[in-house]
Amino acid sequence: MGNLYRFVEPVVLLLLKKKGRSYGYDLSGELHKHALTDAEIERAALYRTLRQLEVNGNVVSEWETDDSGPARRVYRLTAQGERHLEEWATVLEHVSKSMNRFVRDTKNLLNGKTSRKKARPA
Amino acid sequence: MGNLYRFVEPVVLLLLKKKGRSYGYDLSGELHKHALTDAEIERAALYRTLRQLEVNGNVVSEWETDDSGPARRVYRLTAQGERHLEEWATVLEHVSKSMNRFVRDTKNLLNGKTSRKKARPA
DNA sequence: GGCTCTACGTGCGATGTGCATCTATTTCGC
DNA sequence: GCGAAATAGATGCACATCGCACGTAGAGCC
Repeated sequence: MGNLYRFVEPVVLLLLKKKGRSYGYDLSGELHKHALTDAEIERAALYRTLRQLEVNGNVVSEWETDDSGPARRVYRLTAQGERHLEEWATVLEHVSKSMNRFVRDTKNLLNGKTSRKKARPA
Repeated sequence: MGNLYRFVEPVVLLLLKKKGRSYGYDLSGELHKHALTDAEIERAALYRTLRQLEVNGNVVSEWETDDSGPARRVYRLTAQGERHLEEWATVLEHVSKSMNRFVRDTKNLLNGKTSRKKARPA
């Protein structure tokens, strides 16, 4: 898995795939809707993640000055970025299953269950 | 959630609950069976996590010199540690669901699906 | 002209991580 | 009986990461 980045990276990749193209300030308003934890995602973390994704060739950016307001650095996924998103999905699918197992095991232990399933008593 | 510790903390709590009492070197051999990611869990991280758990009152330890071999620092959960484990289960259940949603969304996007479900073509 | 909103960042101290290393005791091979 | 390996716990340090604060700048508003 390498680094966690508080799972900012995969969410950014997904959002970029979904929107086609976008920029930091815009993404920051939608990140929480797809976030994997309820921890707030810092703007600083977002900007740094985007730059890192570009350094690694997963996205490319260009300045957009046409519209109103300050210039925007607009990002879009590269082909490699799409593969990277797919890899994240594979990894997170695996982690999700592990977490489910953890939750099941924990609940069984804390409720003092044996291995058989049984309806909860009133 | 606070800190992630590469998810060492919750796994240690679960193992301690399961085994009743144990010590670092013993736990290190079983951690990978319950680990949430396939990243190797460093011994250093384990020892430091155990100490941190004790500082926060989630476990208590005592030296055991009776048996063969070098002295062992044997840990067991406190009542607070059990609650902490339960909290972890709640958090991870939530994260697991978020990850599942992420995986579903990603696969739909990458396969170019619309919203309807459909059997895979051969 | 000043205030607010949009937009992109950086600086820096605090914390966390990985790798290597250290100490000490016991057991095993021979 | 002696050295090697296993058991057991822990630290040192360089480096990465994180959160918070701060900095810069253009556009629109009144």
